[in-house]
Amino acid sequence: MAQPTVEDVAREANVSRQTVSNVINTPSIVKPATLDRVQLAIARLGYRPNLSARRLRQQKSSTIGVRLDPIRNGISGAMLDHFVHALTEQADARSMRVLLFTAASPEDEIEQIRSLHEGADVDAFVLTATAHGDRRIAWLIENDVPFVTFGRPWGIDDMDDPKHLWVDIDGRQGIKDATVRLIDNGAKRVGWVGWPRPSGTGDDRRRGWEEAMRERLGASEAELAALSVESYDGVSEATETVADMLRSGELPDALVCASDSLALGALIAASSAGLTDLPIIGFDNTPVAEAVGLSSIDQVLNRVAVATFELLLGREGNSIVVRGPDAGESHRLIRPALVLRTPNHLPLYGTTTTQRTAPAVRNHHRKETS
Amino acid sequence: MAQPTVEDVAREANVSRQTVSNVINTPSIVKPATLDRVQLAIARLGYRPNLSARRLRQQKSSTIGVRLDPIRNGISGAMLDHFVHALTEQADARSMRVLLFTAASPEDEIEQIRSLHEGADVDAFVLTATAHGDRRIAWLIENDVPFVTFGRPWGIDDMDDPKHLWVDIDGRQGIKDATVRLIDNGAKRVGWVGWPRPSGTGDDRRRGWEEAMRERLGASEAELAALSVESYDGVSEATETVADMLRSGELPDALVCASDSLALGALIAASSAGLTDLPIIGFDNTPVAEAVGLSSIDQVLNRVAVATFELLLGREGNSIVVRGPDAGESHRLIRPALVLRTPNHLPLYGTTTTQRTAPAVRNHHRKETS
DNA sequence: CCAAATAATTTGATCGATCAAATTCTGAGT
DNA sequence: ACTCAGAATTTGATCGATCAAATTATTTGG
Repeated sequence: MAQPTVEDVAREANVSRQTVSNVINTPSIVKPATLDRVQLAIARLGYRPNLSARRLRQQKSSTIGVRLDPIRNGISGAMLDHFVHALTEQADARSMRVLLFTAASPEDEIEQIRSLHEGADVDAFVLTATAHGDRRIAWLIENDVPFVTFGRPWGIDDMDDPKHLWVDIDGRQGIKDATVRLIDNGAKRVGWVGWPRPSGTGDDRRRGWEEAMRERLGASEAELAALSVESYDGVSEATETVADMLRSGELPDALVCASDSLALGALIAASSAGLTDLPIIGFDNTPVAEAVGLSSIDQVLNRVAVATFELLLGREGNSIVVRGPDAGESHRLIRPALVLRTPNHLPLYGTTTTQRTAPAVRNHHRKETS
Repeated sequence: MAQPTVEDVAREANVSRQTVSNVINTPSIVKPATLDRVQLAIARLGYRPNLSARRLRQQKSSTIGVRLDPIRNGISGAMLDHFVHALTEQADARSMRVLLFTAASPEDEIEQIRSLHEGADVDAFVLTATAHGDRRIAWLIENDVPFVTFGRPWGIDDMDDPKHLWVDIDGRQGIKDATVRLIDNGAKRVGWVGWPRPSGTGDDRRRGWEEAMRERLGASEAELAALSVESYDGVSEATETVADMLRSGELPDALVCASDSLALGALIAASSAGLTDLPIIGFDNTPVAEAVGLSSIDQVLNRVAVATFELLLGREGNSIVVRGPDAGESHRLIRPALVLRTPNHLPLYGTTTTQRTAPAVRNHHRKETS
């Protein structure tokens, strides 16, 4: 069962094969009667372009390469799944697609990138988990390969580099918004649970908390120091750190956390200390946050994906090309959204008022019999 | 900067272009001296095959299509991320690759499948979240498109259909293993927390619990009924259901749960009831299970991915083709692995003995400054 | 009506790799 | 030295779509 080609359609519609191509790609230059005739033949034959042929002829693959990070990254790991999904949707809307690859090391990743690029299989890459001095980025820039990173480089010399396109979540603004909300709701001692410094992202988010506390409560440096703790990004680590904080007597009346892992740890520690009504806000809006009723800051990954494509495609918006130094916008900060959940979703606090929700209709490996 | 072609290599090595192709694809038919000369030219020029050209000529894409499910599926959602990663690794090992697509509905999914198949962009599909009477599968079989499902169809008429290839986790065996382990560790009243019946997967897993209880403890039907509860797959739902169970006086001395969501809910209920040492085992080995120290049954998704490719490639193992009715193995059950975690990882229980673990080195959007 | 300009369509060629048949080379046997 | 068979290499062609130039058809203005 071979697929029909442009030649088959041309024969059926009694036109040239190039007219078939014109009907599909530049229909405005085709006479209406001819257009109708060809479209009818396309429908009758069920014709679809062979995409490998198109890619070969057009010298572009319309494909974005994304590495699927193998590291099970605690409860935040699902975020990449969500981001990849958003990218895939946005690619589809632009007649493009996402190709996944894996790599065992940074060197392997560069090799995979080279292979995909030189095999004409990928036009551009979207990178995550970036770092200052990242070798991948140096290679991509040196070899004129289009790319966007999700995340800022945080170095003095590379944040404004127009060759390094990046999209990031404005964590400072998101945490500031959350802190302001808690203060507007009556909190007077909002605590901060963050990662050990220095951390580009972590410190940026902490700045949001500091700004809100200073602007809204006139908090002093000493007060800020007393209300903040640092923990590695694990639930048990955060539980221990926040438990220490709560035992120390410097009781916060709300907590803002740099991640949902920290927030879950804080929730467990607060519950164990009997502080069952302590408002806690995390960051990432992971499935766990949703499952246990944690308020959290959502990364609005769909908007990140849109911005990623807008940067990649540049002003003209129709094709991926290497960006010149003055080719327009290179960086985009996205303001995240605060998702509030009500305390009566928190059975940890001993409440018994839960509504029965709809059954989970799907699990990727579960089936329902009809 | 155009990439070198076979013609360039041929000119450099003073051979024909077909000899260049032979060196790459069937090196055993090339004379050693010629082989060396061509390989040297390939290396000097940095030549790589153009994969669109290869696909067009070979009439195969070497690509597997996978739909990325958009539904945030509670704490189990990260499993698809992990499965896609395993598939991508196995594809890479076979010089194949995984192409993602999204779809807004089952009808849209069939249309995307059709488009990818007819555009010669995907040779075969891997489907998840399957159901008896699934329209996707009917379409794929009718149109002779190769596919494998991760999950059994569970219908009387389709479980053994050789045209419907499937790989699944042996949930019955996994739960049986977990229950046996708890019994061997001294439990006499192992409780079951499962999903409402009927559910193909859920009932299969429950059977494992029943068998272990009967064979090892001689449990009666009445005892089994008294020790089992059903809950929708959500943390708060499970918490409520297990709390009721624990209040009813039929105290289990251990719990086996159909999923990690149910297990987390059970953990919260047990903690609230002061049963801080109640052994609980979940299913899926999600990041949450790991984060809070839950024992869980791991789906060994890498082995699922291997099996998926073995079924797709069939006995010859070199190319994807539609399977004939007697073309060999069509189904594969994979025995999952029990992952035990020690109770001292559970700060929920008020223990204070936690080791400080290594810092979380990566989050997909976090950067480290050097 | 004719000529020029524009619109519409067609023809020639290309993209880069591999299939398949033809040709050349090499070694062994007589 | 010659012949034959098998190995090695080359040549002709193909895959299916689109680029780009050439040709044809149509419209407009004098």
